[in-house]
Amino acid sequence: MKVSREQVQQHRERVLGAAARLFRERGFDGVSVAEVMKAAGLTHGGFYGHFDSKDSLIREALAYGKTLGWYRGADAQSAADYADAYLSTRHRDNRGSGCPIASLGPEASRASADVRATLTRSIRRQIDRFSAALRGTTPAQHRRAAIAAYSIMVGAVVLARIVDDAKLSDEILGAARRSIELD
Amino acid sequence: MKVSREQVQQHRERVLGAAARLFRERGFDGVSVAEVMKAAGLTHGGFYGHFDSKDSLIREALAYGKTLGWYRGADAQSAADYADAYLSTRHRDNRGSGCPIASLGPEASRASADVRATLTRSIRRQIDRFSAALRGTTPAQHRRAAIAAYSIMVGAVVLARIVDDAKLSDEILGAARRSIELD
DNA sequence: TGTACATCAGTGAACGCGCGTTCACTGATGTAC
DNA sequence: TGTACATCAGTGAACGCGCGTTCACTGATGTAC
Repeated sequence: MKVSREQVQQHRERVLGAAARLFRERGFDGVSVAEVMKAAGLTHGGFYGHFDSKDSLIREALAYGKTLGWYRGADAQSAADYADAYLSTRHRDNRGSGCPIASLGPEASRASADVRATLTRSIRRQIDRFSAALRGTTPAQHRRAAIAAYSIMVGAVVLARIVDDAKLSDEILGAARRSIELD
Repeated sequence: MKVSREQVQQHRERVLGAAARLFRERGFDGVSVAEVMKAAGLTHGGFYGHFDSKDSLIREALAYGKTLGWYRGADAQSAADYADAYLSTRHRDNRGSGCPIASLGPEASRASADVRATLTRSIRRQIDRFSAALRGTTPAQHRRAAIAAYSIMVGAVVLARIVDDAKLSDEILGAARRSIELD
């Protein structure tokens, strides 16, 4: 049946929120359109009233995801607080609300040009933010340290999530936290 | 038709080699059993004579992959040479023969316990090797630096592959190379 | 403000397709004599 | 060493299944009067 305009907008956002969470938890291929719709409390048939295709949902969900979970408000945090949150066990154990690069990076690099462009913009912004917060005597050094810090963060979370030994996984996060030259 | 015993062994290795390459290029879900068999010069029906299931192929291909490409002989290289090769544009541009953690990490962390165990063993070995080669006054510092170096390597390659701007991608690899405290 | 009706968001059955997997068959291999 | 036959690796058609996507239908919304 038809539904009010506010309902339509609310349904669309529920679909995006469910997609953002599920894709990060299980990967793009691990989640069906029907599952996303069910998680949003709707039936699968209505999907194409909101989106052109699954690929289009992927693109929008990646952009929308940044407004969710611990990720939200990250721009307001200091770089050091952000890095600590990123390298926390909480982030490692909650893919659904975490960094899409750490949970979907390699899949995203094989995805459409649009998806890559969205993520490239977000990577560039991250590097710029870190540049401003890091030690180093020249701007070039700041930038190099920012890239290194961001690489450590992404790599450590990827490794910590693969490892099946909790002690080693915690050790990886801890070592990465102490290795980032900021504070 | 039947085939000689040596042929059987050779076919099995061709299937593993094709799987190791294709999975890293396109992800586990991006490659069908039929495509792997075709790449090995066989037809899909024969697959189950060699392997129990696709999941079993994934497990064996990950272990087999380490004997392929620039990756082969990496144990013999110095840690510094290994890091340079890892952070090269050649590695970034050739997923098929590269590090499975960088091309399949997040997918692998969602995979079966067997797959995670295989990769955990290889991560542990990598950390130990780097520990022996890095600066630091105490063994604990060695180990911390090794984990940081490995995290930078994985993170930088993941980021460099997502980014759709060649200049930024090269910059990420270069900054990571210069940030690893070895040589 | 109340009524009549056009609109259209959501429903659920149905579509074609490619997937992982199975199986009857083929014919070269390798063994028994 | 040569012949007869059992074995079994590989072939390709077929299977059920879940996927992304389409569509006729429903009934509440929102507009025209």
